[in-house]
Amino acid sequence: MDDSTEHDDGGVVWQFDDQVPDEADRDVDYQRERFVGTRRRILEAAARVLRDKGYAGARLSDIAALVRMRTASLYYYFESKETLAKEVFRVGTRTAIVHVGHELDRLGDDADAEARLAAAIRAHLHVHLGRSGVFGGAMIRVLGQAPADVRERHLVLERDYADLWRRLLEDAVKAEIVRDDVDLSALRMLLMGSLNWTSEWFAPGRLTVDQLADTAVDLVFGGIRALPRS
Amino acid sequence: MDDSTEHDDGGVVWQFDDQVPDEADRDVDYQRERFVGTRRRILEAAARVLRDKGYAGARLSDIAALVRMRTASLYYYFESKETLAKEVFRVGTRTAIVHVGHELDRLGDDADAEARLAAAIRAHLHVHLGRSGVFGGAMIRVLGQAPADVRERHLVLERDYADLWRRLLEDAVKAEIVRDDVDLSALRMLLMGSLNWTSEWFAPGRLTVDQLADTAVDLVFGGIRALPRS
DNA sequence: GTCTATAAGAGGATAGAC
DNA sequence: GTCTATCCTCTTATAGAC
Repeated sequence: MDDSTEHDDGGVVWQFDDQVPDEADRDVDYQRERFVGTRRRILEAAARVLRDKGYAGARLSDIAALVRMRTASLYYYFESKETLAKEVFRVGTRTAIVHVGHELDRLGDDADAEARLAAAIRAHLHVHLGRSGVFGGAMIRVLGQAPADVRERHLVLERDYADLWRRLLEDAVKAEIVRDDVDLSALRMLLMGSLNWTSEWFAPGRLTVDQLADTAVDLVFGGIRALPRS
Repeated sequence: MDDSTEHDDGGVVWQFDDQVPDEADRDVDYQRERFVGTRRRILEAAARVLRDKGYAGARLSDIAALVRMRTASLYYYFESKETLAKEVFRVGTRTAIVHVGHELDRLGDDADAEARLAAAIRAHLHVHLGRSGVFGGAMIRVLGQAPADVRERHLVLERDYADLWRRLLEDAVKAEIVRDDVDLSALRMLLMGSLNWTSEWFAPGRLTVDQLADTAVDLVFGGIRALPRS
C-alpha cells in the first residue's frame, strides 16, 4: 500500500494523497491514522466552503469551524490557504480520473466503445454527485477564480482527464459508434458541460443519481428529438 | 423610450437598466448620457472582475482600475459592492430573457416547435459568447457564491428564464418534436449545462459562435450516435 | 495537536476638498 | 464627477503556551 488511501463513498473512492510531514515522528500507526483522518476532514470542509463561498470568500475560520477547530490549528496540517485549495482541486480531479479509469477497467477491453463511453458518463456523474461530490463542485466552480499559480499548476492534471475523454470519443468515432461529422472538441466540451453542471442543480429526490445517469446517457447518445412513430 | 437603453453587441442587446439618481439635477440630456455611459463601463468592468476573481475576490479597486478611476469614485454610481454585483447579475439574466424572447418573436408564432427551440439555443449561446458575454459568465460562475441576500433576490428573475425554457420544451413535447419518455426538468438542466458551460472553454478561433451554435443544435436534437449506414 | 494572542496587511466604505 | 485621506473591520499567518 502506497501513501494514497481510500475513502469509500458509494463506489467512488476519493483519491486523497495523505502526506505525513517528514520531520514528524510518526512510527506509530495510530498517530498516522489520526493525522490522516483529521487532514481529510479539513479537506472536505475546505471543499464545501470553497464551493459555497468561492476562493477569496472561503475563510479559514469557516473551514476550521466545520471541523471544530481554531483557525490557527489548520496550519498544523497545511502551510497556507493556497496549499489547502490546491489539494482540494487535486483530490477532485484525481478522483475523477481514477474512478472513471477504474470503471473502464472493470468493463474490460473487449467492451464496445458505446458501453465504455456510457460507463464513463455514469462514473463521472457519480463522482460529482456522490456523497463527497463537494470536491468536484468546488473544483468546477472555483478553479477559474483561484490565483494564477494554483490554476496553472492544476492544468496538467486537467489535461490528463481531458485526454481520457478525448481518447474515449476518438475510439467511439473509429468504431463508428459516434458520428464523425462534428468537431470532436466541441462535442466533448458540450458533453462535459452537461455533466459538470449537474452539481449546480441536481439533488437526489425525484430522481436518483442512477436514474439521472441513465437519462443523461440516453439523451447524449440519442438526442432529445422524438423518434418517428414506428 | 423608457429608462432602459441599448448597447449593441452583434445582435445581442444588453439590457442595462439605467437609473439616474432622483435627487440629481439632470435636465440636460448630455449629462444624463455621460452618467449612463460611465455607469455601463463600470458594470462591464465589474462583470469581468467578478467572473475572473469571484465575488469576494473582486476588488472594487480592480474594477475602478479598469475604468481608470479611483475606488471611491465608484460610490457616485453605486451605493455598495452588493448593489453593483446585483446589477451585474440582473443585466446578465435580463439580457438573456429579452434576447431569446426577441429571437422567438422574430420567428413568429407559426414557426414549429423545433425551429423555436433551435432559435432559443442559438440566442442563448450568442448572449453568453458575444462580445459582452462577461455578464453571462459572471452570473453563472459567481451567483452561487454571492451573499445569500444577493442570491435570493435574483432567484425571481432566474425563475422567469427557466420558465421560458420549460414552456419551449413542453410545447415541443406536445408537438411531438421532443421525446416524452424522459424527465423534462432533467433534460432542460442537462441542456442548460451544456450551453452555460461554453463560457468556460469556448473562444472563437477554430469555430465561430455561429458554427458552435449549429453544432450544439445538431447534437442536442440528434445526439452523438452515428447514424446507421443508409 | 490544539489553543490564545497578536502581528501585518488588505479592502470596503465615508468625509470632504477641488 | 473625481480625487486624497482616513477609518474600520476582517483575514491570513506567526509565536509561543499548554
